[in-house]
Amino acid sequence: MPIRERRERERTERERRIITAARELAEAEGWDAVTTRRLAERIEYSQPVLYSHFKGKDAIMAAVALEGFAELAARMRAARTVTPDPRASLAAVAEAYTSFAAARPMLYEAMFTNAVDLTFASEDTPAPLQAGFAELREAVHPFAGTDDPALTAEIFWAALHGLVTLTRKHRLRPESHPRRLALLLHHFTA
Amino acid sequence: MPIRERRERERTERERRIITAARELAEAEGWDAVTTRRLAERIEYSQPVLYSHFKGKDAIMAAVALEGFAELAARMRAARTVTPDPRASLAAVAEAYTSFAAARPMLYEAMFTNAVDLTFASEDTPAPLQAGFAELREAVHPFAGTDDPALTAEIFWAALHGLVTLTRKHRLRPESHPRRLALLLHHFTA
DNA sequence: ACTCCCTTCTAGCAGTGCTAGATAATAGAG
DNA sequence: CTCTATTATCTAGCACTGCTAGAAGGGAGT
Repeated sequence: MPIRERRERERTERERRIITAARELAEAEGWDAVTTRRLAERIEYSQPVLYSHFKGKDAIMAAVALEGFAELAARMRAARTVTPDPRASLAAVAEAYTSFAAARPMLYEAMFTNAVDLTFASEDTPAPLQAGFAELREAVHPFAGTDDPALTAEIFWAALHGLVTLTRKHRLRPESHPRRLALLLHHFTA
Repeated sequence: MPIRERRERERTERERRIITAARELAEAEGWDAVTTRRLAERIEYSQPVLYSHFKGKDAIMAAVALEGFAELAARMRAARTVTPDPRASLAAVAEAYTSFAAARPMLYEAMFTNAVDLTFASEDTPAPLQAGFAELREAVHPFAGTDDPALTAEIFWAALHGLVTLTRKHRLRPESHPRRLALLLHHFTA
């Protein structure tokens, strides 16, 4: 029965449209503008169909966030493997991370300030999140010395995340971001 | 005319009650539970009186946040001046910062993830914010070397803020927080 | 042709931040 | 003490939110 297959295909295709609609709307007007009614309007279905795909608005945001994690992981991987020099590699990863956050602030927001149920450091952590952290750990590893590489990666990640969020909320002057990044790298590669 | 004075006194007193009500409610049940109706009920006035004190809910949150910044600055100052040893002093400040955030998560949330209009690093930055950053700068200063002390303070602050927020959102295991903090201090005092 | 089932929709609930217009309380003038 | 002007406060409501129950629709299998 190919009918059932077509149905399922259309269904997953519609789910994709929901996610991308949410993402586009958020990037364009912020997450406050992403309402269930506007999403329904965009995909040209009524409101309740959203709830046949996702448990609620939070689940939609989580799906968008997961997409973001996959992209971030890919960017960091590309940055890390572009050069064999460990120092340049770490710098490239850090640059990739902060520029990703700056280019897609709403996506980053969905990934970190919302989406509480996406838990790290546990067994059922989604693959993209583990992949992203793995990139960071690999990049930091050459400079960990006798310290725990995972722990070092965590504090390096925290520093990047702090820079990103504080800059985003106008707590740090954006123009001195490159100098801050250079100084941070200096502290970790010394 | 002492009547006008009494009026104003009662008014500022009521404003205080609004702020503390918002803060208590947030700490107890989270910021989502802080609605204008519940606030009005707590202070035993009708909803619209809130708008004669504050421009909106965001302004109330900003007022709470400002209170939080004053408290955080005081705690950091106390921590920094408890010992003359620069290394122990910096460690104490970092410990004060993270434990403040852990003890009052909703207050910290109001201070950083909301309250967009409280801008740092500009002329009209409120005093408590400047005071808090000054404490951090003082504590970091002995270890800045030839680097810009302010910039070093900024990245140290970012690292602390990153640790706090990532831990809060279940991105980092809480139990290894002390080891992370120690490792971070090691990177900045080496 | 007729059920049956699954999909989708319309309509509505309880809640949100915020505000216009009515009302109550008070101050000053006669 | 009375009356008016002003201020403070409230009631009622708007437009919106996330979400859901029950009706209506349209193919599938007998």
